[in-house]
Amino acid sequence: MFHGADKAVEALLRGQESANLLKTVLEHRRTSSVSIEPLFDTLLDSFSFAISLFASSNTQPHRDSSQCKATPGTARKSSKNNSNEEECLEQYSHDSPTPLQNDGFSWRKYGQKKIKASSHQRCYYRCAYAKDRNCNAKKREQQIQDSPSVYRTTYVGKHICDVNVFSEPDDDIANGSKMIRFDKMDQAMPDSVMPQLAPVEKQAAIAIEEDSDQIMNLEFDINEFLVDDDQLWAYQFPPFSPGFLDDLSEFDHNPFLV
DNA sequence: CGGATTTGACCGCT
DNA sequence: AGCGGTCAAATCCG
Repeated sequence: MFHGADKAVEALLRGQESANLLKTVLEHRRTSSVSIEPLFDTLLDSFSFAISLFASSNTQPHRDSSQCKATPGTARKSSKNNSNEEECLEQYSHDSPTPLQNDGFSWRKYGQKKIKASSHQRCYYRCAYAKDRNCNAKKREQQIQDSPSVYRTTYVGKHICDVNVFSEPDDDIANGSKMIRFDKMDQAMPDSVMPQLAPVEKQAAIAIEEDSDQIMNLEFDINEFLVDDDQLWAYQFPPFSPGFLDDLSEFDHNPFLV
């Protein structure tokens, strides 16, 4: 298994969970006001994230053949030609029907350009911690096809900030606990996929329904904001949008109360 | 007001 | 010369 395989599996499970929910929602569509879009989003994001993890493993299915040549287009790279290591930047691409919103990293856009071969613009992103942590990971995102839309995300370089981003010694963490920086997470994860940030009152309302394990998994205490690095990713694919479970109560058979 | 995004200019490569 | 990638000033936004 490659690094992150467990996360990929869990993302796929999350996608499966969303698919099942989607089925339930569609079956009750006449009587339900539940929005299916968040479920689609979660489903797509889960699969996209899992695929991206697989793609970044050693057996990268979409890995560009150009991965070990000098990276094209690195204009001001005179200082980058010093090592073969940097010429052999990790590079792989991933196609998805929607822009990959939650790939587990925080990105900062630094450019956008019209590409001759395409009618769509290409967006350039670098790791949000590029300066702070000397991370050289970048990605390019471009719509390569219309109807159905296909977005190609090309990752270049490796994150050196992914695992240690919250546990660097210079972080304001001196007591052994690890803190999620929600200011950064918010920008990487839209509200639509961050139901765990719903008000505590709402979470309590969810938990009060039942004491089943699944429900309890949706409940969180403020202390759960202090998580291990490996737990952090789990916050990227929350099951549902805020209020979704409330709406589900319309169903005679709530899939979460089995 | 500080951080993020936009966008035109610039640069190196082919 | 044309292209793609990056820079950086301007602008936006919370």
